Amino acid sequence: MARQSVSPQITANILEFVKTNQMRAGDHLPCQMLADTFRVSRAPVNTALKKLEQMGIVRGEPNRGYFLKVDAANVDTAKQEAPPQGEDEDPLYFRIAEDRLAGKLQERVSENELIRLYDVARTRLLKTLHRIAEEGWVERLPGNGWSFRETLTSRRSYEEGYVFRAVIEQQAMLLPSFVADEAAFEKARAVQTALGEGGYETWSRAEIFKANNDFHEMLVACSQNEFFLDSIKRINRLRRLIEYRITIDRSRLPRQSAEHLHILDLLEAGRRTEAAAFLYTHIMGASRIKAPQV
Amino acid sequence: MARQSVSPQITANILEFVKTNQMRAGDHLPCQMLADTFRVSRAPVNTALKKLEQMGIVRGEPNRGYFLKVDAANVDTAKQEAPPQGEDEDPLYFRIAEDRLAGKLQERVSENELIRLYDVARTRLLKTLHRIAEEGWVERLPGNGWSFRETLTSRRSYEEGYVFRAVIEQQAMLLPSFVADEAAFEKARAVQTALGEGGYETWSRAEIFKANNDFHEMLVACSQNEFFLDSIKRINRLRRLIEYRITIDRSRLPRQSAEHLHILDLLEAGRRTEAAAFLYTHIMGASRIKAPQV
DNA sequence: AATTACATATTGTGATTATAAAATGCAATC
DNA sequence: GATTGCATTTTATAATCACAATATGTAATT
Repeated sequence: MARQSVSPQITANILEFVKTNQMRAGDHLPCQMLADTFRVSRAPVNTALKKLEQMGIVRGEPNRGYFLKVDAANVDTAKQEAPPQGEDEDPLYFRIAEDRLAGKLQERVSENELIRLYDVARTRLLKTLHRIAEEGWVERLPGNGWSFRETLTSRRSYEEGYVFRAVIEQQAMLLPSFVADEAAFEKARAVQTALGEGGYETWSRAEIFKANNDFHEMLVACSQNEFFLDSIKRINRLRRLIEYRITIDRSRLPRQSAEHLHILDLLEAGRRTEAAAFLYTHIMGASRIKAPQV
Repeated sequence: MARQSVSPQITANILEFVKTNQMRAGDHLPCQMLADTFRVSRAPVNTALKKLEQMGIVRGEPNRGYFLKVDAANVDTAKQEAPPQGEDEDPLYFRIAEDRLAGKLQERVSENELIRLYDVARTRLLKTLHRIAEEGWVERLPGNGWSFRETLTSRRSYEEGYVFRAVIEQQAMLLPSFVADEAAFEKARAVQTALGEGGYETWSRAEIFKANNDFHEMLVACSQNEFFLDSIKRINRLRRLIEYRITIDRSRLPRQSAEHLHILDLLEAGRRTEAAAFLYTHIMGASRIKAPQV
């Protein structure tokens, strides 16, 4: 009966924000600034901050707002006080994904069927279905019902995806409009170094996946062409679905992050063509290694 | 109060189907076949056929079904009996597009606002908004409301689109998986020849636009990679919005179709690399000519 | 054997209402 | 002058229901 709230999402956003900005204990968290950052009003931000106060991560002072209670670096452990928050936002999305990949959902399904199966309101179901449609693995039929596409679930489609990424990312780097973003490079360097120097053993699967995606999307963003960036973001959202089901071969990660750092080296040395060629090989290499496990 | 029906859409589909298959007077139109083609049940197909019977395009015989009454080539004139059918399917979509491009809609809008403005049911509004979201020029905000993006409406974004198309189409043609589809080439040849030999003066703007898009999408389809094809289809859907507002320079069309035919020539002669290079120039050339008019 | 015609079952839309969530204006506080 | 705290307005979701559109099973026809 209650409307789904965005504030849990905002809570997670704040934690991520605090971490990526490496904030320290005592730092102020202005409400309006957070609201603008996450494109919502102050209301849900306040709800989120109250929750974080209960979690012991921030401290609220009357008429002065909220302040960080611990350094961003230590937030991770503090977060574990609220464990069932789990991996992700929309449980329905993952239930549908699971059931589809497990073959429990036929290719064609009707909305009423899904409403009965998952016992959710139609509005919620449609919201999730539309999200999935935007990701491209389901589509509304002209009459009644929806139809799942085999995107990324078939071995062939999976490999096509790698070819697409390799081509797009390489070409993005070769565009005349490509400009290296020094600040972003610096951050990426820090993340990839941390990953290569031990993070590959301790980070969660989601964190590893995110670090990898962030790196590649950062590179494409340098092309200054939103169509290239959008297409990479779209396929990455899709990839998440499949990659989550694959057991990570963590022993491969140090090499991966080393290659990422190598790309940055080449770019900073002005050897863009080489960097682009190496990037292509880097992506296609990952395809060859992972594909058999699908 | 009445639910929106797909049968008008099916009516148009049948007309298009009959034309592209160059059917002749007296040919049978099996109901189930049409239903499968358009991915609906027999019910809306029957509704559409009844409408076409009233329009005098098909003839129904008891227990035998429906038969074409005129050759496909002459259908166009017959169709004019039902004139207000107009250009397109979803009026709401075009009203929103118009108002947005005319600056009548702010960047951020709420659903209720739009419901009041256009006086439609929420369900219908959301359907259209989600369609637009899939095309990429609006997105749902985390809290309330929707936000328009400047995709393709800004001059810069418009040019980025051309770069994206040129790169994707060229690279698609260079993929190892690329296989020329002889049958499709033949059809494309017929269309482009007709366009170049006079069609450029008489065809409607929508027909010209469709012929052009079909050609390029056909080429990308030969790459056998659905990600390349999807990304081109997506950007083309977007392009339609803008190109409709530009006055076509019909004098340029003969050259355009000549270039299309040249690409087919090169491919059939096995000179793929040349064809890909020419394709790239072909697309970027169109950008240079059209862009100033935006 | 394929196709139609018709009867029946199922689906999704539009309309309405109650309510939780989000947006916003403004005085109080730092 | 920026930010908070709170009161008020506005928004979107969930839950229902009636009904037209769509889907489908089956006997009749070719």
